[in-house]
Amino acid sequence: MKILSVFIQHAKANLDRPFSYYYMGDAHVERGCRVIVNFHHQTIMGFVDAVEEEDLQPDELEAYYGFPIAPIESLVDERSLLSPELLLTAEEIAAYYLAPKIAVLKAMLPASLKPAISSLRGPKIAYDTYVEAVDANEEGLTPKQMELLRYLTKNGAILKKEAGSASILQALSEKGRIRFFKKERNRFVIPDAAKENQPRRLSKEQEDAVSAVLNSDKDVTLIQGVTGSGKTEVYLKLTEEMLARGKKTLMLVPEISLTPIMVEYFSRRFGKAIAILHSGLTPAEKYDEYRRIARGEAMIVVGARSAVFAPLDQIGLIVLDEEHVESYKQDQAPYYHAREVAIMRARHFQAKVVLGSATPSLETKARAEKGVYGLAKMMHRINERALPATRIIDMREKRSIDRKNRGVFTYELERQIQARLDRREQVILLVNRRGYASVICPDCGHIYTCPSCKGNLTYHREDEMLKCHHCGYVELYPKECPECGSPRVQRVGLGTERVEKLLKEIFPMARVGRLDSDVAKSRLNIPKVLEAFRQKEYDILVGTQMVAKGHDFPNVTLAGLVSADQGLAMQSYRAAENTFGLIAQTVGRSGRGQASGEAVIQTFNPAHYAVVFGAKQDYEAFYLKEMQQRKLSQYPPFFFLIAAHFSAKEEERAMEAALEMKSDIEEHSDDATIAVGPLTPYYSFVGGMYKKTLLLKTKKPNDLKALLREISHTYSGLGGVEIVYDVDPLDC
DNA sequence: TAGACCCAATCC
DNA sequence: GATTGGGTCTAC
Repeated sequence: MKILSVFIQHAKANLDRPFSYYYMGDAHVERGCRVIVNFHHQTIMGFVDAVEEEDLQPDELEAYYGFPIAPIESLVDERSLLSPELLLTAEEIAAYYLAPKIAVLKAMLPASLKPAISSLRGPKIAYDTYVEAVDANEEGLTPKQMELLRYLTKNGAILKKEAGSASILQALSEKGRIRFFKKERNRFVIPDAAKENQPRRLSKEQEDAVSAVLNSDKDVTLIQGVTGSGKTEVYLKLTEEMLARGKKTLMLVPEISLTPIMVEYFSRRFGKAIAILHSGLTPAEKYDEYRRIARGEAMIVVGARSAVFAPLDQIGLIVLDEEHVESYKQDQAPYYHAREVAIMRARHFQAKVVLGSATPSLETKARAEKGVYGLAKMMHRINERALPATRIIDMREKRSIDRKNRGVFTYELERQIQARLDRREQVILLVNRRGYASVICPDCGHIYTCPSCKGNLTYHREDEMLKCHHCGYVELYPKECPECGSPRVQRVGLGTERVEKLLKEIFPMARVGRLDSDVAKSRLNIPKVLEAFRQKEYDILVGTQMVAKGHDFPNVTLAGLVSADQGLAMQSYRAAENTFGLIAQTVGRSGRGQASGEAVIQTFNPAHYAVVFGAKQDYEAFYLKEMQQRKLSQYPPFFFLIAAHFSAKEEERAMEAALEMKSDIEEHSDDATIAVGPLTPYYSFVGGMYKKTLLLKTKKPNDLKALLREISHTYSGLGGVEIVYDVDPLDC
């Protein structure tokens, strides 16, 4: 018999260990197969982690192992779902991110292959039935039958449904002249793109970047290239180089909306050997693409975050474009970051990782500066066009604000938009929709922050209080500004819809388009809106960061950021970094065509370094300043973060467990780790469970993880407290 | 004192 | 995640 070590489908910390089952049959089973098992009186899916041959009978098992062992109910897969390399990657992710192994596997696999009983109800492989000739002998055939047989003999296999009359097919089949066979059908087809005849000549800078990647002794290279410097061409050249070596390329983009354009670049250059993998595909399409890649039919895979798990072998290159974008981080367990997974996988293949960005994340930039990563800079725009002239508009100047529009637009921005409308040029307006209703003083720009942890305070309507989601601090809604004594307090929080509505009021003749995550709920809308804007069906496009990335609109001569403060007011250690990035992106959208561009940044904080350096596109200055801040406040890249999320039915239970962990850590980690909290998260009561978070800052992440692995079961066992870890969180 | 209800321990 | 079984509460 075979003894199988099986991980159970439930992704919970206390079930994150193998359970043993036996299998008496003759069929092949290996690590990586799914099996159906009875686990605690229920039929569920399991994932085989190990197989061992034992010369035992079922009735001997209990005596031998010390606990009873049940047989599996049935086998699901004949072969491992994952390559040894991906199985290893799963192990590494589970270890690095302190995540249940089954959670990692679920994140890696498409719906139909996930280790969950529901996967059996996922899309099935689709087949087409074909017909082909097997015997050209025409004896005893009617003329009609003869006609079809001759056609098939000459042309080879065709689709059965295109072969005409069913009775003729039936007759020919019965006489043994033709046969039917099934072939898998791909439900996803990449749109055709005209093939480029010859690759473009690279600029000196592009050449240098290519050779920096190829000739570096480092596995990872940061390509820090200003917008318009031609990074994509570098990715293409590197891919070409890898293809020449028989190696495959994994090309990651931060958002689904950016895949079509990237796919177009790649298919123009390399033709058909491309697959797409992202959550915008239907489950069936995704399943087909996944298997197509696994069969080795794709040399290049383009996709968003989850595409980092593409079942590619022979990987030579993994590219993360716009490396700094937060969507590369998964926002639920196993909370992985595609960059770290890419680096793990590249190591398995001795492949190169390229991180591309105009404004790299501080972590990446710091590693490049330290020489952990290679660094290639591309400082010139390909068309040598100067960066747009950028204006910071101070919204504290009351007379500059158009009060009719509730203070959303300044006269300056209105004037600039009007000028573009008059000249039939286009405008992009960015609204940072992810900001919450935070509170600032409209007279001096003071942002209300928490006195104990420096987090930004959030206005709560139900009890008219300002609260810190970080540490639970509360204060009364202020009557006057503590900085300048102004009696006015302003709640900041405007979404794209509101801006769109106001624009239509101010410029009744303008055609206004909107693109944000609501519009993008239907994925088809994204290319639709972008294409309509490109075709000048809109004069103004309002949107979130989504419109700020990667797209090239030659007719846009004005880019505006409606409020830079929303980003700054975000309660996150990355608030300044995100704001800087958003401003830099905004400025980069303007003036990409013939006419030169301008950019307008509206803000209550015109002197904030993120705003000043963002408007100047001075990344290096921002980097130095922000590094100082991070060092002072003990955040990455100087400290590693792990957020321990506690949840329990009673608030005190979660609190107690968090406090207990805090004291244990302070006791055991000889000052290498600082525990902040317990904090009350923004959503502090979800699904009947109270949430608390302990933020751990450490210099020795591996020691801390080892400690957490050792001690965390002691709290979760106690009183039904559940702990989930977010390693390297972005939002603390 | 049977049945309802709750909770947490356990799962191979 | 879901079942089980032991404990307690409750109504007759």
